Amino acid sequence: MKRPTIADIARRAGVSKGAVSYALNGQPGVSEATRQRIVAIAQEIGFNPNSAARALSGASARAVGLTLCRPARMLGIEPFFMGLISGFEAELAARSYALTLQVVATPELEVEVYRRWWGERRIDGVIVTDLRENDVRIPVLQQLQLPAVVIGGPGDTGRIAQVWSDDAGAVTETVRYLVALGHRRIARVSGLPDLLHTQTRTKAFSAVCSSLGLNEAVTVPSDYTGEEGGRATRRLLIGNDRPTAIIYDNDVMAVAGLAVAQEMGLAVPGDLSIVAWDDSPLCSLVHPPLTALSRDIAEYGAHAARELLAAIDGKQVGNVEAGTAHLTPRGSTAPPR
Amino acid sequence: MKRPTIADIARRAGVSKGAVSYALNGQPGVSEATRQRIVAIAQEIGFNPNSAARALSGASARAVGLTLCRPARMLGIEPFFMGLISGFEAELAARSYALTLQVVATPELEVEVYRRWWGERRIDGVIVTDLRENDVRIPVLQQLQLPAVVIGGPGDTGRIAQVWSDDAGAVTETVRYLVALGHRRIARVSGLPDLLHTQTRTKAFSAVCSSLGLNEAVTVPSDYTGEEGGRATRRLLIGNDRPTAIIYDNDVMAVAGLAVAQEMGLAVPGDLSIVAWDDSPLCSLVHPPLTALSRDIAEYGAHAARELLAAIDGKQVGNVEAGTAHLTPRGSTAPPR
DNA sequence: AGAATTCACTGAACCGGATAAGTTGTGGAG
DNA sequence: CTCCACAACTTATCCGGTTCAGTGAATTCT
Repeated sequence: MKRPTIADIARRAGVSKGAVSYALNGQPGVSEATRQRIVAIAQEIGFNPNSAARALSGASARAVGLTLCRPARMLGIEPFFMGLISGFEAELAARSYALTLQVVATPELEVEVYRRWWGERRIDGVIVTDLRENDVRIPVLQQLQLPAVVIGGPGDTGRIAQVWSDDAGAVTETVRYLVALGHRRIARVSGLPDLLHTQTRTKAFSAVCSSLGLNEAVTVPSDYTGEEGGRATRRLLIGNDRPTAIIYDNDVMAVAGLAVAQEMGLAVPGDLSIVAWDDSPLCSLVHPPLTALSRDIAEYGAHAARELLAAIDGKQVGNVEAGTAHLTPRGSTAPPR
Repeated sequence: MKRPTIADIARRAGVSKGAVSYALNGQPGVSEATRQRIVAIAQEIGFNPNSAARALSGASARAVGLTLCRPARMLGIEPFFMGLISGFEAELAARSYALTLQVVATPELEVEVYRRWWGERRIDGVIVTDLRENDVRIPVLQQLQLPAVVIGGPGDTGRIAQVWSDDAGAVTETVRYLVALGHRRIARVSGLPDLLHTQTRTKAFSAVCSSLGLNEAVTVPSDYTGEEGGRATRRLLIGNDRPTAIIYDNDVMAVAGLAVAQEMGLAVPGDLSIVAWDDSPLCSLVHPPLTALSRDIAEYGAHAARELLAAIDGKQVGNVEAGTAHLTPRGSTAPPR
């Protein structure tokens, strides 16, 4: 089946290719009557502009890129990324931008993908997740002048737009809540320690704990997987001075931690309170349901997409806080016995 | 920053654009010495062919499309799709194809996306998931002659390639296993009843149950979410003749079912055995760990991607069975008390 | 009324590759 | 020694849009 082109429309309307292009793009240069006739013909024959031709002459590919840099087995379990993608899509589809996805193994490979996409003119901008300290991707994006928006800061990204949630505030709120319940030994099982938002949380956790006079506040680094989260929990719980409350950096680790506690004969929340970061349906399914730091991840993603589209349009964008988590108390937190 | 083009390479190498094109694409028409010189220059200046220009002259966009048609809140929790995507990526990246993703609300919108993509020449083929009975997408894909591979059959897809797993066999194996343990009242909480693979499982479930003389085998339709799965479980367990074993069509519903059973004071597996379809880390995290139908979802996706790439290359492809689930017994199944 | 401006459109160049058709130069067969 | 075949290129055209520089006619201004 042959795809209709503007030449076909031009022939049927009895005008030139140029006139069709002006008409379909809302440019001046054609009368309203002609425009409507052309648009009607385009509708009728089901015309869609060839994106390659468009990208070749104009500048825009009408597509944005997203690279995900986590091993496959970690991606699968984390509801976070799917939520983020849903949010992107809502915004991108509305402006008929496509989303191009690539799963890679290392940040260095991510850089290579950016370079290739840029060279191929395949995308108009990228969404950068999992910002790290001295992230290798930032200078490359600046050098290529590739529009971008960074999720997972705040960090030092120069002129590149950022969307971030106030993780420090959320940690502080959570610790205060646990202390108010009477907890004095609070631990935290963190996500990948390279990630900037992990470091932000860790610093905020240390700060609030020492300001409240809790000396035994430890953060155990982990990697978001259930296995590691369980192991970290076991390590925390075998000591004599075991914590009475643990904050986990995601829900999967929190669920694993709950399982470990129960396996060790500890009552939740009687012997151990548990708080999960990010509130997927998972948290409500287990017994007891987990107190969680909820945030609207899809809206977070949508926000990032909006910022990226603005950056692509050449608007100056800055540093936006969006989707800050708030505490949703459920059955997994209580005063310690 | 200006993107290098073959014209730049041609100038530096002192040859014509055509020669560069032949050299970089491994076509005959240039000497080996010249080819190496050209390739070296391309390397040096970091050349990537403009995908738009390539798509415009040749036929290939070097991209495939995937539409996901589930509400955002269902996408997030299901590890299945992320696993599938990881599998695609592994195969696509190796042949430097991009994956374009679109989340839509209904199959009708999916069709529109296909039409648009085709018209825009944005993609070379699509991966179709969640095959339905009399699926509206199939005739459109045939009409557009858009290379495609269908996941979730087997069904009637004409000349379009299919990759499917032997769900009927897996159901049969599971029921036989439960009967061997001594169960006589087995129920099933299914996924979306419109989907063809759900119907396949339901038919196979009825067939094996009646062949084994189990008359009370019911399937309760659900929608893959924890909430619905929990509700369906509650409905099954409040009767007098409550089942002693339930098979769930995904792991999220199985975990929710487990929670409901425990909330109702039933011991798992003593009073109720539970089997989950698809074995994400989730299944091992809960207490007791869930007996599951494991399959390598990423490999399933990789297989589909390979078939699609073959179809794009014009090879005749058919009907392939891949990634059949096998039973992984864990702590959630035992003889009934 | 005549000049200036605006409008509605046409024609052609251009984006960056792929590729068919034409042009050399070289070596071997007759 | 001539002719032919073939390798090794060059030239030109095409893909399907966008956009700029015209062009003729209608309208406005003085």
